[in-house]
Amino acid sequence: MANREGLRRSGMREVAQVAGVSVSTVANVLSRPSIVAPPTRRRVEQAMVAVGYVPHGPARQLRGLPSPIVGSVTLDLANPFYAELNRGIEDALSEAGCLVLACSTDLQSAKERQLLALLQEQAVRGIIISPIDPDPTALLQVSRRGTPVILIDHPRRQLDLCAVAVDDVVGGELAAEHLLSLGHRRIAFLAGAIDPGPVARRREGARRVLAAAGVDPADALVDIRMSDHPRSSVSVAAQAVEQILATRPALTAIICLNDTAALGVLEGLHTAGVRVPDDISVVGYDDLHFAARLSPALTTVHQPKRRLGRAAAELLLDEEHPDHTHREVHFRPTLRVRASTAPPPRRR
Amino acid sequence: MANREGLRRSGMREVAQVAGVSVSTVANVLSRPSIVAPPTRRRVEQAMVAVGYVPHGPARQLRGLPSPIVGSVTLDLANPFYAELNRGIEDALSEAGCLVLACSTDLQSAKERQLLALLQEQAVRGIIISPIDPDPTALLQVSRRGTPVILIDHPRRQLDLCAVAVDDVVGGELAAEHLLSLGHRRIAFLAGAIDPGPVARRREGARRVLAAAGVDPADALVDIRMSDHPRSSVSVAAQAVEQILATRPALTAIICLNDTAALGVLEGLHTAGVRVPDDISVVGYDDLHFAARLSPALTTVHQPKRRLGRAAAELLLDEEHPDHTHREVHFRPTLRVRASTAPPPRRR
DNA sequence: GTGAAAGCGCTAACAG
DNA sequence: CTGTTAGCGCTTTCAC
Repeated sequence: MANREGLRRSGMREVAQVAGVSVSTVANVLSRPSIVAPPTRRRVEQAMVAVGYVPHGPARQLRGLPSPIVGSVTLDLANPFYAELNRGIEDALSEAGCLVLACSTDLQSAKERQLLALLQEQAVRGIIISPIDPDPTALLQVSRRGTPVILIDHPRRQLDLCAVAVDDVVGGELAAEHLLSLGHRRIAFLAGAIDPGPVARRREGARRVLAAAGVDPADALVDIRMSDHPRSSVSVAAQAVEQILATRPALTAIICLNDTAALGVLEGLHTAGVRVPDDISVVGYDDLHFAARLSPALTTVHQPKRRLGRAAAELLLDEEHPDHTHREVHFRPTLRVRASTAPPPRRR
Repeated sequence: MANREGLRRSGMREVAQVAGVSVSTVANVLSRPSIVAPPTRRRVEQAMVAVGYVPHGPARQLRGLPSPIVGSVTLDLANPFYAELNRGIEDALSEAGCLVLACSTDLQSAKERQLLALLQEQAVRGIIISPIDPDPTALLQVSRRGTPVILIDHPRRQLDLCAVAVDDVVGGELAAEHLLSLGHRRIAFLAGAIDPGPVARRREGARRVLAAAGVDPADALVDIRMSDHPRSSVSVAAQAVEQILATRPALTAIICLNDTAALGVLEGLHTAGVRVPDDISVVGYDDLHFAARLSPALTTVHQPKRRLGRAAAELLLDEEHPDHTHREVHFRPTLRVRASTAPPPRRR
């Protein structure tokens, strides 16, 4: 009946009292059970369940132990790409008993800064970030102050940070090469109003391929920007299509910034009565689970989303290690050719 | 040049020293700026930026201030339904300066228990959970020990907890009613191997509707279970279809546990050469962004995912309030009739 | 208005 | 093996 557990939290003191030992013995049972005499240990363990003891994480942290919490800062955690990424992070972290604090910036540098500050205050174990702000000084500062930072899909340059990335330039090249080899010479590159690094690099990749093939990119690659309303990017894309069709009738292919946008594009083309791929080819990016099941099945550039997250988390956990050196892990995107791309129509 | 900021973390002590005041004055500047003389305050504020002061959250918590971190425990954070839910939670929390710690249980009660323990240790502000374990005692205990718990899609019964839910029985009814009114009398209910509460309730709803219409559910509603491999539920569903077609040729409609499974079902039917909705009708659940863009566009039951998360977070934040009383917020799912359902074929 | 002091729950020497 | 002690960084009375 000594079981008073259930009402409020009790600490090591109560445990010690019930077990008739000192707090440090309780502490020993927790962190170095082997040095405690088995009978004592048992007594303490019983006392712990009797009072319903739950260790207090923040107090431990105050004593200098690392927090099990890792911050993940992405553009939008509801975006399937980042949801998968976060899952990869979680998978790797959970093996180490760590947890993911998932945050969205909605493409706003201000929010990003705010989140970095908050995470720093929480003294998280580290931060995995897909930055929107091209200026890395804030990140470097966070890192210098003792919170490890892992970059996702951001040029590392000479930065003194770890990074993981899928090569976006290659991704853009793959998409453009494919269309080029099919015979397309008037290609739209559909992006958002705000252009995060990865999208810009894909465009650059596409441009390079065209130039290398002797096609003038300024002429062959038409840049189209959607108004950014992240909540419903697919309907925005559908609208964008109307505009494309109206102003650029000569276009024979569209490269979309991601599969979600491609979804909207397919819909827009469908309602406009334009056939895919017969009249216009469409290429997505990310290879989300639904891409292969659309009709037509979407040709897209695959990214290893979970593995990316996993790699980031592993790098972060490795920062603990005394002889850790910052490094970069690279992945290559791969083209998944499906049914949404074909040679351009004969008559333009 | 006194600016030593950048190397390691510095605390209130350094700030106090640089500003030539005591720690308590620094503390006052932070928590009650008004009682500090303006010149002093300015001096302190300058000192804070000079040393690059970052408050230490855990230490504050130790002094009894609430943590800004809220745990969200779902079946899988990469599942678009839960990703949207988490985003709703994040939206509401961010307005209060709080953050979401997102966790996945993968339908395993053991993981759930483990996560609850971890979150409790972190002394989070509260926990929002979509429980897989039907036994609520662990949750009640967490709550009694001082960590507020908000239930998602879990029967509250007389439990002394807040809850938010979309009425799953109604959802099942809507789906079944729709098919029934189209003339279907042999309907498959496709679920996973593990049957979380929400799915069980949808099946129950479907059953009720059939019974109420004078159709024997034991006969008209065929229960089909997929092997649970959460990572690729869509391909599993595609496989399940083969089996359905082989063993139950008389079926004219399939209700899927969610849209992702429906994706696989559509694919499976397509490869099997079965036309949707001409030969078989398909109904999904959740109304994910891609549902309306499939072909045929998916008839499905819509759930207000973000609002659900928002409501949960708001209830949680309200638990702070001294005169808070536990309550339940309900949402009604709605049927979205699209192109994947039609009357059954004449000849069976 | 400002500072001194106590202590949140825990860990880590160090003594016994 | 076990207990004593001294803080970790911060908030909060309570004197000055």
